[in-house]
Amino acid sequence: MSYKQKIQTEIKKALNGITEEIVVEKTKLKEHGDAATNIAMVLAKTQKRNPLEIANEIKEKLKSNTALISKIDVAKPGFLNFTISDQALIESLLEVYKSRENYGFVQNKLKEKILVEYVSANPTGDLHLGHGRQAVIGSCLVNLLDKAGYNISSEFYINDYGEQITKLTETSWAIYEKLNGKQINWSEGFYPEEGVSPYVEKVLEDMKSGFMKEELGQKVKDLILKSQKQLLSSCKVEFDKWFSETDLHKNKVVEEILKKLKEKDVTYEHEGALWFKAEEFGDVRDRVLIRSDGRPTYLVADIAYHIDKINRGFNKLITIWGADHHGQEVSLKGGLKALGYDADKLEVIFVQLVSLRQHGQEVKMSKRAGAVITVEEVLNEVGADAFRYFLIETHANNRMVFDIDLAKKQDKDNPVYYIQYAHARCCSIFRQYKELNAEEKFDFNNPELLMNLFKSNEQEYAATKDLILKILDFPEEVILAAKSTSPNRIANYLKDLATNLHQFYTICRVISKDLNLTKSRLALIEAVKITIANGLKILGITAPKAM
RNA sequence: GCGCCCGUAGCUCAGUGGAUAGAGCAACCGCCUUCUAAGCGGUCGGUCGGACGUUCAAAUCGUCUCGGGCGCGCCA
Repeated sequence: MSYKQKIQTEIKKALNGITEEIVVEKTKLKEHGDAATNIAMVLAKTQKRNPLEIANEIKEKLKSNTALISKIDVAKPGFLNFTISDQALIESLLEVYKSRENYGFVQNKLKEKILVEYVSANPTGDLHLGHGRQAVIGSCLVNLLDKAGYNISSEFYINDYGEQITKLTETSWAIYEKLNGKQINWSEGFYPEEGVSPYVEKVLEDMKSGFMKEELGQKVKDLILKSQKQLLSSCKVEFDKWFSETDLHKNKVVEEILKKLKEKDVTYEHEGALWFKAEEFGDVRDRVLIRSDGRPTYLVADIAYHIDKINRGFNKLITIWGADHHGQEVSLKGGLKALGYDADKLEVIFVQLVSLRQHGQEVKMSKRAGAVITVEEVLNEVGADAFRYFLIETHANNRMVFDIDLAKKQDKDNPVYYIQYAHARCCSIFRQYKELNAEEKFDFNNPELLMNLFKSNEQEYAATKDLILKILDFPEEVILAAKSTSPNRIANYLKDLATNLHQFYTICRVISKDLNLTKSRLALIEAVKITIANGLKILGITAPKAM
């Protein structure tokens, strides 16, 4: 139990029988103590009393609990400000050593089974930076939800059926013919030549003569898919399952869904096509399910795929799409609703677009102009750690600018190193200590020893306490980030923690002649190290022992 | 026209209805004979796009408005 929860419990006890939620939060200013609650102001309304009066009553009831709270103040409109006792801080800190590599993570698995689907790029070319952002956000979210106790699975939906594959096949064949010296009039319906060409050339190396057009297309698709998989894997984006759209058609799942939609009477025929009455389910217009030439649209397959997910036992579906797909959400949810499924089980996260800045200039990404910045280019330039950090730092809802020059820098300007350096610093202190005290080993899990942390001057005391409080924020931060599906919060938390560590390091010398103080500070450093490492684990960024 | 997202320091971005809105970068000034200066401290920088409302309390919630991005295909 965190110190905040302990205070909460105590207040609840003091005010027995109240139904209002008691919020205890960290304070921003030192003058306000370590934690505060607004409960007196909340109660003032229902009880029609002066909040200061209520606050003072609560203060009287709690002030004897010195083991937890060393000081209580009542402030202005009706805040109760608490200063946490040193003893309580140490007790909380012990949790870090008990849990170690699981510190901050929820131990008891929740029942909820969540499936996160992300990237799901077409196997028709290179992944661009937008995919990269979705990939990083998705994989961090998967890690985060997993650590927050959910049963989590991840999937990449392969659009390997229908139009795109036909287009890819035609494009590949055209490239093949061009290589054989034939004159090609490049069709509007083709994919950009420079994106597909390298794959075609590679495939042709192993092809025996006399192959069919479709065979070439399949091979090119397989190669593109394989390279996407390798590329994603190289920046630690892994999936539990690669789900093929073709299987959905082969296994008659799409057919089945169509049949059910017809049975529910939410379809009609118009101009030779089969339409879904999407407008009845909140869409701006009705949508085509089967084109007049008999080919199904992506929408049917999408509905079928999401229903298949629910039928596989997931209680919650998270689907990550690029922001340019937001118009599809209502149609898809409409399809689920039409078939009697709870559309609220599906949460679509839209990742806004990424632009790139290079040499101080914004590079506009445009597929048409062929100015596509690929994941591979950027990844090769900046490395996996910086790639992930830069793409996770900004909330998905926000458009972002990827500053490639900054990400490339191997120096202090690059924020990813700031966090990693904090971890390396911790490791370095231990190396130093071991050199001086080869045989000396001790148990961190020792409250008496840890109390030495507070035997210091005022400035040191403040830095020590700030650092401890920041470490103790981590478990709550994980839960809040998970609940709001905001893995970027973890990046921001780690930046703050690193700051606290660097400040502490500057003010408090760890290794000194005072052995007890040294040991207690080493224990604190150990706790920082554990917390940073655990946070970086969620982000899929390495925690270097030395830099 | 309708819908979704965004608008916070010169730039990039944080900020679960709380108290005096933060960080990094850029600019300027300091700090290494002791654990990594990839660090720390300081200065400069803001009508949180605007208006009205709800509230003891609003960057945060609501309505309206201005600005930007995206979407509204028998494309995906």
